[in-house]
Parts: sequence; structure tokens; C-alpha cells
Amino acid sequence: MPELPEVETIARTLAPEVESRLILAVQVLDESALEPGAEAFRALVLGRRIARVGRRGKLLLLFLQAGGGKDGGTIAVHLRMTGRVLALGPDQEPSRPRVVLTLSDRGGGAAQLVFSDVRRFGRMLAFAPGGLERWSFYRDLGPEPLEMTAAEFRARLSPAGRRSRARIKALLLDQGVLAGIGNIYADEALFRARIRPDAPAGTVNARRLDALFAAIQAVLAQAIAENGSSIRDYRDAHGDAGAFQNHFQAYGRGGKPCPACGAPLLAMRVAGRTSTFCPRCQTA
DNA sequence: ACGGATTCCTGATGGC
DNA sequence: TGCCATCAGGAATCCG
Repeated sequence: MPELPEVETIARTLAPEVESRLILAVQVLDESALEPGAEAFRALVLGRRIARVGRRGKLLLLFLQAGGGKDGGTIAVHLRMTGRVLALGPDQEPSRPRVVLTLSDRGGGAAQLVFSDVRRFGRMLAFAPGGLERWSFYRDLGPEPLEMTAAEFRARLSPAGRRSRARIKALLLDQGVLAGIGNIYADEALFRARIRPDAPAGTVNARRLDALFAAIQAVLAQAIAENGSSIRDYRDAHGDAGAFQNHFQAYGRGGKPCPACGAPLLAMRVAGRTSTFCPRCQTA
């Protein structure tokens, strides 16, 4: 499922295909994919230029330009579980599209930007200038894990210096604490830092929190370098799979031997998610 | 303030 | 072979 490394990979592969192109048409095959509805969405994006592709947390962002280079608002894509954003040529037939943006084709690159999503959890949202910043989900996002400091991380994991009883994994998954971590990278980072997913955050000391922060940064950086994790659905904007799934040490490996000590990994439910960890190595 | 359940969704999987 | 239950989970929402 697309988390920070997957969305970053999509942004990087999509940018050269769509940047500087005009949105000439919006084909809506599943209206529930769009916010606001199809007509309002069209009004916000038709004729706009895609100036830049970006990412914030798990959100893919298309910054638009209106005539005269003025701010033209933003398209935000939340892929949730199975969403894909693909850059296709003019004659390529999209597979199960929900929304297709037809782009101007001057100077090579993609002619279609396709949003598809078998499970239909994902959304494509259009905002007028300033609207993105007023969207509560966006406004409340925590810092980028790769751009924050260890001190800031420690402070966010122990709010107001109090001893938080929240499970540490629940905080990692909370997009308001830090943005972009999902179930895969939470399990992988906790494994590397040797912290149990169900540990109350307040019981994890500063040294362990620093180890967790280092593990988060390392695992995200490595996953980006491997173009993300493709378990089943994830693909980049060219339709290519990532390779980080070949490096999972904990996620999805319940019952299999711990890569560090050989003990069987345990799968349990924490914060509503299947959480896999080594009961022998992860003791904090 | 926190945890748990529920909802949204469909496809893959495993048991019988 | 086919049917059914279960599971996958990001985020909103409600309830205790």
C-alpha cells in the first residue's frame, strides 16, 4: 500500500512526464473518486498547467498554474490502499481507470494521467489557490520524517513531556504525529529499533526513541532507493514494481524466523493493524 | 486521551 | 469446481 516511499517514487517518475503540461480534459469514470464532484473538479483544473509534482506524507500533489503563471490551485491524490497514478501515452489503454486527465502533448512525455484504484478507497481532490492549506487533513499533518530532527521526533512521541500511554505503533501510524508512515514501515522501523509495537510510548526511553528515529529514516531512505514496496498493487507512474518487499524483515512475516535470532516472529493486532515483531529481539 | 469497533471497498486465499 | 468466510488496511467516525 502506498506509504511515503511509494508516493515519493510515484512523484519522481510522474514529474518528468506531466510537468509543464496543460490539463485539456477530465474523463470521470467513477465520480466517487473525486472531491468535489465531477463538475466542480473540472472547473478547478481544466485549462490549468501542471507546474510541479510534489508529495506531502502519503499525498501526491500536483501544483497547478493558471494563465499568466498565476497560482492555479492544487490536485491532491490520496491512494489509500490500492490506488495508482500512471502516466500513459496517447494510444495506451488504461486498465480500469477511475479518472483520466488528458494532457497537452507538446515536447514529448505522457498524454494521459490515469488514476485507478480497484478498491476505490482512494480520492483525487481539487483545491482552489489556498484551499489545500485550509484542508484539515493537510493542515494537521505532522512533519516529514526525513526532514525533522531527532529532538523534534522525541518531543512528538512524548507530547508535552507527559508519559504517553498510547502504544508506540499507534503514534507512528498517526499522520498528525509524523506524516507518511503506514503499517509496513512502522513494523520495519520498530523491528530495527528493537521496540515492541505495543509498548506504551511513555515507557520508551530517549535512547530508544533516537534509535527508532534513526531506523525510520534508514528504512524510508532504503525503501525510496528501492522504488518502494510492491506487495500486490503498488506500481510507480510507469507501471513498474518496487523492490523493497524483498528486504522486509518483519512486515508480513508472522511465523517465519526472525532474521536476527531465528525465533518465530509473532503477529498480533495493535492499533487495529496486524503487527509482526520478534518477541525475543524487540524487548523495549 | 485513548482504544476498540465499524464503515468504506474488492480481490486473493483457504477450507470444505 | 464452487461456495463461503476471512483478511488486507488508511482514515473518519462513533462509542465507552
